[in-house]
Amino acid sequence: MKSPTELTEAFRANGLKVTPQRQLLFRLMHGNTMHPTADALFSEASAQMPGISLRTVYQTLTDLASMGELRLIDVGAGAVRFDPNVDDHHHVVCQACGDVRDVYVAGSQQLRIDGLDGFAVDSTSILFHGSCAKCA
Amino acid sequence: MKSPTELTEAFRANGLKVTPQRQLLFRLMHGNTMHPTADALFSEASAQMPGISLRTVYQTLTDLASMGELRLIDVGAGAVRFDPNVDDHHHVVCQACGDVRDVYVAGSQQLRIDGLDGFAVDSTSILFHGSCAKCA
DNA sequence: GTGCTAGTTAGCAATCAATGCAGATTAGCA
DNA sequence: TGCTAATCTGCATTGATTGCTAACTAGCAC
Repeated sequence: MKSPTELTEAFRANGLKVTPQRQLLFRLMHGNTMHPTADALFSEASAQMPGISLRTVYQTLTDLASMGELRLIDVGAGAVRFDPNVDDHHHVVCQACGDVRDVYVAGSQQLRIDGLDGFAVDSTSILFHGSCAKCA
Repeated sequence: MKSPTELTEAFRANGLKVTPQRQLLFRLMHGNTMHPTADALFSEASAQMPGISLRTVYQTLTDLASMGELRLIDVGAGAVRFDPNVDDHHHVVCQACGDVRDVYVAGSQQLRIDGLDGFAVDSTSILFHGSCAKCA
């Protein structure tokens, strides 16, 4: 994800306005490696800007995602998580505490897929399940 | 997933009762390659047994899953899907029509994972996104 | 076959994530 | 300084899933 300053430019360039709510969310997401849910981010945002609406959090995250600045990740735990890391990477999830971490995977281009039967593959998501150092 | 007959044995062996509702669901899931949602299965079941409850469908699917007879798959499209194929396999999803197909992947043991940082990996889910032959 | 009892079912309420909607507010340009 | 389209908040709504409970029944004991 771009820096808050660059995002400000990018939003204006797209005809979108840059509000204090959005700026706060830009800051909260920039460099964030926690993979927060919308709700978690709403809590953090509320601490700094009481009265901000959960709706606004969803809206801004959706905007960022459709601009390609965020990736949505679904670890199958109810709520979607947001990842400002848009590099080509994948995730490990701790089955115990739900913690999610970014991992870089080499060799995924060499996977042999059998049974595709006419399917054209655009992208691949790899999710590793396990336990983190704390929960082991 | 075991055959309906074998499941009947297995359920009784676990102290679970074998009801007509469960037998119907055993039959509907056995060999099913559609990856149905609970709701889709409920529709099919209702056609053969009017009055069956969606709650019962969920309950039975959950029981089967916890006995290891079914796998839950989440393609990030709202509802969870159920897969009677419990072999070591993965999935392709058509972004257009939502169709899901089983694929067998060779080479997933050779993936090099960087950034694990103490995480112990138990299992891996690979989801391929693309378009099916019809939607291409 | 008859009864008993633990396990099941149906149906509805409740929860949780996410989106739709509308009136009040405001960023950003002229 | 004003204007207007974009945005915000708050609330209603949707969709998937689970919780709860009274009525029901599979399957064992007799």
